[in-house]
Amino acid sequence: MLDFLGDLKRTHRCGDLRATDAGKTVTLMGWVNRRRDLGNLIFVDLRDRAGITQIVFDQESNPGLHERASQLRNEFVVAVTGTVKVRQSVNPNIPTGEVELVAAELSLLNESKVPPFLPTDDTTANEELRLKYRYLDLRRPSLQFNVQLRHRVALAIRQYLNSLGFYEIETPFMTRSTPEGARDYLVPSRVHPGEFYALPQSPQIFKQILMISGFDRYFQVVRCFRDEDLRADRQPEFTQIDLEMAFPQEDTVFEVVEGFLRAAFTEAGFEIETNFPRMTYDEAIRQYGIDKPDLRLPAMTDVKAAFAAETLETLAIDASMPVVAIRIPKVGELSRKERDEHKTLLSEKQSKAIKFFDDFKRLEKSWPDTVAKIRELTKAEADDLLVVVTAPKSDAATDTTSSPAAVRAHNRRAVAVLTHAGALRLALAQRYAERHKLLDGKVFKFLWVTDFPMFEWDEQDGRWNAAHHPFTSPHERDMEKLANGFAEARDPNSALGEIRSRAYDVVLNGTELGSGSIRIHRQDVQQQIFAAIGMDEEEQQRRFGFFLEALQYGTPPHGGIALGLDRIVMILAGAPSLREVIPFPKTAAATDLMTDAPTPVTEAQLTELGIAVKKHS
RNA sequence: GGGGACGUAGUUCAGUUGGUUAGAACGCUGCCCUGUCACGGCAGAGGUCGCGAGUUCGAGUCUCGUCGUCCCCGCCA
Repeated sequence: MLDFLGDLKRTHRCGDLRATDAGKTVTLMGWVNRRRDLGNLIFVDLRDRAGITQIVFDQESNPGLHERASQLRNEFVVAVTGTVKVRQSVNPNIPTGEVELVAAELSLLNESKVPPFLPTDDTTANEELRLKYRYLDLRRPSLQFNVQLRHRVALAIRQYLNSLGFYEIETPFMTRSTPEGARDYLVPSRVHPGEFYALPQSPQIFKQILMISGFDRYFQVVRCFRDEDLRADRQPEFTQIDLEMAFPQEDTVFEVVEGFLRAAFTEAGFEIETNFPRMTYDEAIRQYGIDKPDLRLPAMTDVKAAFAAETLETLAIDASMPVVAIRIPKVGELSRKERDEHKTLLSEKQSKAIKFFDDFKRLEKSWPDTVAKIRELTKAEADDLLVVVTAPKSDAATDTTSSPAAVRAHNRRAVAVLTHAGALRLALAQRYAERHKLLDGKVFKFLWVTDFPMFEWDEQDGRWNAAHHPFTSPHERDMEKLANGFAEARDPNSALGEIRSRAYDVVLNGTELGSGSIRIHRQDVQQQIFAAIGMDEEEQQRRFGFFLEALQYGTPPHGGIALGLDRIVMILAGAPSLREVIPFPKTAAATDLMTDAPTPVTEAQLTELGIAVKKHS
């Protein structure tokens, strides 16, 4: 029989009581975490979000109560009133371990079916089951902690931004589709059959319009939606800390972001140094072969100087391409088999484009001077793994004319060698992580990557695309390269590829936390950018006419950034997947195993929306 | 869109070259137990081997298809 709550009130939470509370009469409410029935003595661990307190029921002192306690099972909800007592045997594993509650009254507020798994952190239940019974999974202390941490981090960021004069302003979820990059989630309109709203991939245009509207400093903790395939660190809906400011320099944005990141990390108990190092995109590619370098690992080293010309020739290395050394510390001796497996770390495309040398003992026999020089340049210790990455000599490579197009094609190949080397560097670092231990522990290496390319060549569509987004301001010094924009929109060797933008990423340990830019505030520049990505006047007006018009009414220079809150919390919590920091996440197939969304809808709903569904054959 | 791993009791897993009655641990139920804290002891219940075809005298095991979960590539301005 269940009891009513009546006017019973909770006086403490299950994590509150200490030895100093001994003698008090208290009432706790929570879930039965575990019951240990010793016969005439029953212990119940009562759990709520704050912790666990041991309750004792003694047959001798209260037979009726003891009888009721023997009916308790896992996850039953109870209220217990009793006296706090210092325990005779302390449990050092829990904060309340010095005391227990000697029960005087017990109310059974609700029963529970036998749960499919117990909500403890050592549960072995697989994720599919945990997602189906998400409400049980969320009772686990680690998820309770992650959700709480997320709250605290978001609050710290809000407080920090508020203190700098930022307003939190909401923007619409049902907005206009501006397909560019990711696919939109669409919402059909009943009032306008056949027309659709789109859920925002980010509030980009609205936040720029808020700057035009004179709000000066805006932020929002906001949900964004992208209909793309998922990964462990990618969900279809995710939360950004989105901000925008009027009249900023890059420095102004960096200062704000570093400030709130410090506030967020402090909230999670980590002190971080601000004034993050900065690096241009070109430097990042040259030294790390990637636009989001993991600074916990050594950079790559240019070791071309270590090779005599005839050595490059003998080894069939393309001397016009980069020759870089990857150093992975403390790997020690490797067997032939282990070295052979390094090849499998590369994709087919990568294997074709590069040639690498990882057997230094063998190299040393034939070219001792070269190897000595490489060791010197890379400052390698004896037990460090060194891998030299080069481009193989090919017929195409020897044919170098000096036309701008040929130079650009050559440069693109050189960048490819560096990025493949960068990928190999990360794969090797992962593989030997247990030996060098550089990826362990709570080490936070932040940096800003700046001066990204304005455009990148889209192989698939055969045209230039905005690398960040088309509202990013190019560098003033590169403006003239935009002159022939529209004419060159489909030329991979156009000067468009050389234009650098005022875009920046904040990177932590090889993960992109956020991305932003100083925006275009002039209508004429905005139109040039649209043209360069192949949009003619008509298309510009059709898709962005409202925005091009807004830009003409006194738009201040402005810029901002958006950071992934989920990823930040994931890192702070040390979680392996975003699903551990999002209360109700979706599966890799973008379904919700608890509600079973998405589902078909009724014919009536579809009819009202003017939608006919095509069945897949 | 492509590749890989997995799917057996409520849960996590084992299950030999295809062969009689599919096992273990935890959980669950009952009994015993006054200082446990992963309590302990004894007994017991519990199975559409994801689903569907096929091969075979015989399929948890082999083949094909399908569904689901996870990871990766493509994709994610």
